[in-house]
Amino acid sequence: MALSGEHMFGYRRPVPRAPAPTILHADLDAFYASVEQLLDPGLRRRPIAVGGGVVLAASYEARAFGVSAGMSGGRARRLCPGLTIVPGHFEEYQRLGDRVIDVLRSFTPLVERVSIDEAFLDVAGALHLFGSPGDIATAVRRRVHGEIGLAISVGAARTKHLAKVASQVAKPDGVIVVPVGEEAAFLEHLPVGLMWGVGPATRARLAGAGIHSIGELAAAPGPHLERLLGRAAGGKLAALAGDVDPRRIEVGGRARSVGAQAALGRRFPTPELVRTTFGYLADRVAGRMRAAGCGGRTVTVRIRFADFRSVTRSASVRHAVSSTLTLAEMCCALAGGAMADHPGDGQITLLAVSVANLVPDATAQLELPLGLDGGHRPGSAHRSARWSVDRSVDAVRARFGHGAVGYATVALSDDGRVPDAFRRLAERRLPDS
DNA sequence: TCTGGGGTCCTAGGACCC
DNA sequence: TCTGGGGTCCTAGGACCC
Repeated sequence: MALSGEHMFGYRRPVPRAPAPTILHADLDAFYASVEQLLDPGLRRRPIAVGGGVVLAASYEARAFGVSAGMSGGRARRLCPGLTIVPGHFEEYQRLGDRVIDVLRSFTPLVERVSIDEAFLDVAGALHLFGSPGDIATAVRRRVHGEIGLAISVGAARTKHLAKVASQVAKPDGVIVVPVGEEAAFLEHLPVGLMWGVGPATRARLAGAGIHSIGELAAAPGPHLERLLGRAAGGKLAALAGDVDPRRIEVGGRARSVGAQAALGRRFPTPELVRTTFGYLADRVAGRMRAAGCGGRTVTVRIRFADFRSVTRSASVRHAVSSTLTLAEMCCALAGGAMADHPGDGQITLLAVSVANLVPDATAQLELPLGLDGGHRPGSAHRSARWSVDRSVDAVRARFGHGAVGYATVALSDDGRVPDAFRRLAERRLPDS
């Protein structure tokens, strides 16, 4: 190791480094649609959507017609008669998204992946190698474009929140650096909806108070804001304004809950429908937990009714659950109670289950039975029978693929359903055991 | 024109404990 | 008997994110 003069004198001179906007937010543009245009040159510069019954993503050309994610395919076609709808190459999205993240990691190990197509980076330690944050942002964009063929927008600022706002403003295919000290000027005339955490409901509330821009929001008195946005709002504003952001880059984050849901169209919740649907959902969720060697202590079901209201019911148990059958039974019991509390026209449109309080523990597979139905507690023979069934199913799947065995999904209408590959894209990694 | 799927976090009230 | 405060966990709902 070479000794510098500083080390020889036994102290390290403090480095008076000016604060730099070293947090980057990199966000691929119209990711799914761009991948399709990359794979099939015939789709380039044309309005396309990925999906089927429902639009999962739209190219910028399609967005110009008002097509957006979440919209039904029929409506999208009416808005944009020339629209091409493609089913989607979900495995390619995962593969290309991973390659982009690899490019980011070549600049710094401090990469926090937020989703399939976006990530935060802290490049404070990379400046001496690659230049200024702006240089790095530009290099990222050039490499992702050159090596993978996708457009990516990058924002650089002093905090995660502000970097994210910057990348959104930079879209499509751009870069924005917000110099330290110029945060307020950058934000002043931007709409409040660009703030992280300000969605339709909050935006409407703020508009009612005459607040439309972030500048107007910043100028509003604190107590007034707290009434409008809740107590957490102050911290958000401070982070946005470029003050110290408590949220650091988190590498390798793990999910705190696991869930699955199924849209049903409008259906009457017959015991058969409820049982088969929760069988399918519990199978997905419990299978993921067992694969990760964890279980969960809190089970929540959600039911959405035809009028779009929804109710949730949850229950916590002492011993974590990871058996498909046990989870399915809990779901049915909770859902039964929820529906009894909510008489309406009776039709439902969605069932969902989520498991939280995850316990990374292989013995979670030996969870105790629940007894939601009044203390019925089968003995250990039942328990081990369930464990054996799960083990067998997991083993068959490991050898022959997920579709080889398991719950039929006949209850779910085929046309509205999205492919399992799409579901997998959105899944966060569970805690390792 | 009613809307796919997987997540996170906040709030508020209540139970319970010390 | 009534008074007080703090902490933790649970539940339900809501808003928001990609």
